[in-house]
Amino acid sequence: MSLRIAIFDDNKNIRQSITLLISTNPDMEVVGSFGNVLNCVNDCLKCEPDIVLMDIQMPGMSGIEAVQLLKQELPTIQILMQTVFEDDDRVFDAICAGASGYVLKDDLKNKLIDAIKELHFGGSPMSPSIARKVINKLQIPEKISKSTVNEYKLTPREKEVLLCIVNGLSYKMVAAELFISYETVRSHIKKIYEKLHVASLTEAVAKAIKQGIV
Amino acid sequence: MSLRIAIFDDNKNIRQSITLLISTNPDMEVVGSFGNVLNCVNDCLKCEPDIVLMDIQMPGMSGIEAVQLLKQELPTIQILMQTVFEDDDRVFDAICAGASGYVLKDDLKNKLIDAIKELHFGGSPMSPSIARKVINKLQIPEKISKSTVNEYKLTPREKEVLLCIVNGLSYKMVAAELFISYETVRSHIKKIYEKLHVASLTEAVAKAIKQGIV
DNA sequence: TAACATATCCCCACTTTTGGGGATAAGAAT
DNA sequence: ATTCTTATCCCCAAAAGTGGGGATATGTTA
Repeated sequence: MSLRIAIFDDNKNIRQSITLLISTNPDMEVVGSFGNVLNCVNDCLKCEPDIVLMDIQMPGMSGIEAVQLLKQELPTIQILMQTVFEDDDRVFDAICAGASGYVLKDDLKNKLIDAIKELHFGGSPMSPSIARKVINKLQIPEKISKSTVNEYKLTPREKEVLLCIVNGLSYKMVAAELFISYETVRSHIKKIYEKLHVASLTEAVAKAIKQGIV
Repeated sequence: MSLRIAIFDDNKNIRQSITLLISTNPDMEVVGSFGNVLNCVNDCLKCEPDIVLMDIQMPGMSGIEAVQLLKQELPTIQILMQTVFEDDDRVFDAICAGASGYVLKDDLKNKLIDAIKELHFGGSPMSPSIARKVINKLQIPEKISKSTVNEYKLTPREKEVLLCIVNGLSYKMVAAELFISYETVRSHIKKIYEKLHVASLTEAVAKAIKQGIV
């Protein structure tokens, strides 16, 4: 059975050349070709593609929004983005929205067929430079959480108490959970407030989660 | 000036064959070759590599921990991981720890030189299947935050109130901030509790942050 | 040994939050 | 025209949290 492919691109010439390119491959067929994404969900419901080629820049609704919609309604569809520039944020947004891979338009002739095959095989084709950007984004939250964890110097017990609080337990419940008295919980909380420079449970919870302390 | 490369791999044969492979390229030179990572930071301080090839599985300390240490002490070093298997979690951990790229040991002969070049050029070489796994990990938090934001159907006003609470304001302060009465704040909070299925400020704050509502 | 950190517990008075009602007005949806 | 949603406000009594004091015991460090 051949791979069913749908194309979304506002440039008719590009759609045609992609269609031509794909038609040279016996294992693939173009089942739809659309110049806008306004009805992308319905379009895909009709032509039932396995893989969607989506231009990142589309008139009306952006390709990124379209990805989000498509993935929501038809989560099994694999989406391959195409773009002219390697634009950090747009690429990242597209991937977050549910795109599985990436090709530059310059490379279409050389890499499109391979990219489609890789996508179908469970991979995510993307240029190394895009991969680096994705990785960079991924590493930011890790850096925050790992570097600041010990800045506050909470003791193990204080972390336990804080974790309980973050999980929604009241002082009483924390006391029961940790087999200590209500007053001991209070003592720990007081220390936590000092160390975190906060003055209420809500602030402590917010800081604990945002800074990755728990 | 040629690229300075250090190798960390517990298998001597592999180190030798990598050295041989690299020596065929005039733009690269192996400046260090080590069978363990116990002194990796000192080793790298001495031989000053631009790029480190690190086996993900090392005796004593794992390659992942080594990556973390190296990146902490020598953040400019680019690290290329090598592994036998495409192990989701380990790969992901290595990348979070600071690795910039990835090659399978099977592919060394074909891809190592290219991978090193790409790494140095600012890219992140990795197989499409690894890229997919990285993307998958990346999409998890996004999916939670983007898909559940509207699930709770908080009104704009309720979101404002919740945001204030998350920022550590008390009911009184929220009232002052939003120019409404204390009782109105309470009404909103009650509604928020219902919609979020929580019963305390701390739970609301935790849920709001974790689910990306604010 | 003395100073320090951790973990445990206690009291009082005060503030804040919570649960349970209820009410009004403006605007959107049926 | 009526229902629904949103946003606003009110009261009371109970529960929970906060601030500012203490105290004791067990270790570790200097």
